[in-house]
Amino acid sequence: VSDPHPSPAAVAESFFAAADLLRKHANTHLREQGLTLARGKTLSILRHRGPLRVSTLAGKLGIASRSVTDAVDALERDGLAQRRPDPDDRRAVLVHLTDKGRKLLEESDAPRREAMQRSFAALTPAERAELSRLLSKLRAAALDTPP
Amino acid sequence: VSDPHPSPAAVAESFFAAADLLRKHANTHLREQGLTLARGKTLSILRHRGPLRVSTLAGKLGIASRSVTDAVDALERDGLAQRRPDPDDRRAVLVHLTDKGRKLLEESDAPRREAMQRSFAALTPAERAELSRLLSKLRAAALDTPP
DNA sequence: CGAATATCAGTGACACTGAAATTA
DNA sequence: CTAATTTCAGTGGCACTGATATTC
Repeated sequence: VSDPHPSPAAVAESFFAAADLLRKHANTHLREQGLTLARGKTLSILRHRGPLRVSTLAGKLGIASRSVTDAVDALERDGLAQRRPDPDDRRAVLVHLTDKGRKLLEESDAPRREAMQRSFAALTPAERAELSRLLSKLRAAALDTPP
Repeated sequence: VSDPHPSPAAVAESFFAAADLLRKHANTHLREQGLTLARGKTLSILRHRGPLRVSTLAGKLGIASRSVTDAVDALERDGLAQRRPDPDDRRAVLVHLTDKGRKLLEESDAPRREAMQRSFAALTPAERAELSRLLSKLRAAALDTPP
């Protein structure tokens, strides 16, 4: 069975190991659709929040604005997103999801859910709920304790 | 409170979000010691397993041999590891941890544990045990279901 | 004027595949 | 000869800081 009193460091280690593994799985499945986790996340945010400024997008993604410039460059190169001037502020651009991007996102949704379903199917619904609860607790604590 | 029936996709999302955040925290603290997660993990494996071949190290790290070459290059450049010929197989090299590497690893251990302590302190010992159990279940399932 | 916005320039850490050299 | 081991060459994804032009 498991250690009844795992140290924080030990839990952290399991946590990162599991995250790496699941991420690798998710990435594999996404890659078949021509996506990556970061790209998928960006497109997904754009779908849910509509056209966004680079800086807003950076905030949602938790990365620097400069990095978003590169990311949007790549998405634009592949025709998945498009920059358009913000009509209300000539300093800003709004990043739009293109039809192609929207379509790709929809097509990748089912396989992505399937992949996650496979990985998380090992847990019972109750365990998933408990995991979810623990994760949000962790996340809140981490946000409360800036590095 | 939380959703009593989170979908696998939703749990996956929280999972990756939490992992990103914790990783960022851990990285910040490690960086103060001149380390990164990947470098720390490599050194840690070398400490526990002794001198290893590049291919063995690649297996433990879960990455391609070629990537280990680069990683060891960097560690060797910083004097934390050292390549030596394998006396039993002239094709192979053994990657050794240097005294400097060992020392750095020891010095970084306390702050790393502290950082994880801070993050995971939000969970009770029972919750940590439960999380640990769920993680190993997830990990086992993922290993059983190759992408 | 100072503040906000996005981009340019340069860099770093980390991973990959495929081909080559050496040795078992 | 075949297989194993490591390295070389080239590339890709993703992120960073600092400086700059434009606009609010």
